[in-house]
Amino acid sequence: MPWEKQFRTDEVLTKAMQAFWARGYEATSMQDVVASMGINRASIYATFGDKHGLFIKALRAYDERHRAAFLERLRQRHPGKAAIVKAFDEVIASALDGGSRDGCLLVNTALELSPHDAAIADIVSAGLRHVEMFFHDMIKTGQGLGEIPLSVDAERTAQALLGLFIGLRVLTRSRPEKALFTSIARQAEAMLA
Amino acid sequence: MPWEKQFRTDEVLTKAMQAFWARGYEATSMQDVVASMGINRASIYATFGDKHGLFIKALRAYDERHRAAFLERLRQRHPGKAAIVKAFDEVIASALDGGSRDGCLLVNTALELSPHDAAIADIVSAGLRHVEMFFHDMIKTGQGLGEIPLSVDAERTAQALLGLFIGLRVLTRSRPEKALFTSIARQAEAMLA
DNA sequence: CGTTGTTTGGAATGATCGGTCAACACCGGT
DNA sequence: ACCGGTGTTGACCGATCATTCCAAACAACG
Repeated sequence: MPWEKQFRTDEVLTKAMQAFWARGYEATSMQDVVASMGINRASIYATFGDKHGLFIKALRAYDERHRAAFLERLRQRHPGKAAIVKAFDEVIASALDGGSRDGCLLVNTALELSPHDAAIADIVSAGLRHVEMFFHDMIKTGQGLGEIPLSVDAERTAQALLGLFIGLRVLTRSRPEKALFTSIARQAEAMLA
Repeated sequence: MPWEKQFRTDEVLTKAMQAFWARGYEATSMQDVVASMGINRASIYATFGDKHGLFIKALRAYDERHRAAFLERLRQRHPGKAAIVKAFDEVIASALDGGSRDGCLLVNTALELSPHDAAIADIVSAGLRHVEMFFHDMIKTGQGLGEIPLSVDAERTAQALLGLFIGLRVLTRSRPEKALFTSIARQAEAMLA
């Protein structure tokens, strides 16, 4: 076994993910990716395959390290109603504070590539379904704790919350206005009463 | 003044709009646009300027002919609560019937280009604001007609409806499931009671 | 019927696209 | 010390990108 890799695979994959996250798949050239990742062009192809393969790996990495980690943290720290409210509040806070206008890579990709690429559509669809399941579980948990009335339909409300959450993600990228975000967050909370 | 144009400007612009609508700005090459519009390459540049200029004109055309026309029709035929409900229902119906997965060009563009292109962001932002104003006006109208309780906050609810509406548009492109759409439409209606 | 100004097709522009290659650098085993 | 194989490298590929140019085709006017 001669010689190991000179770079950390997950580290450079994160760089690629950030590049795609900021600009989208089509608008990000391999030249951009090479510059972002900081390793040689051919090393990228050797390690991750072509652009499409690299994007899929980057998308999976986002799904694990951002979407899944984000939801899991909320699930453990504030199980029940607060997890849902916090989900909206934290997205809003990061959009207003840092001014990061990248939104959510899953949502961005849903619009750009899902209709034309089945493999990517599967990853996006599964990611969004996990968000929906998160809302569903937290509603059920909240009902068990007595925070959320039993009259709330967990399935339907989770689906509506998903719609509202995605809408919020789009607006953080196109109309970053605090009043807009506040109205959406309040509506999300109102759905749980 | 010898010779008039051989093509109808607004007619070929519609073709360009449809091309961008289906695939997005970056993924649509000028080659694709030339094929879609059916006129000569040089005529496109002479009439509409470069790709960016053409896209802006196509986006404006969408805003007038689809977004504005759609809302105006609803406003006149079903003023009040029904206009809002119909807005959601018609989007859902067209997504399920024709199976058109193009969504809304304004929303698609909001994600793809708004963060990186100020001129385009302005058009998108204005279009979305008109949708919000439509919801706002129809809530007020519905309250005047006694269809919607006065306890509903017109401004905040209009903003939340915008978020939900955008979420619906994203989901029609990435997870076209009837149950999802129904939950969102019901939630929209519930916000008005 | 020729002049005039526009549209047209097609070819050609340089730049950039995604992707590949042979040569070199490096290490563990012998 | 040397070899087998892997990682790295920068140069390089044809294809496609947006855009421009040119000469032929054309319709209205004098």
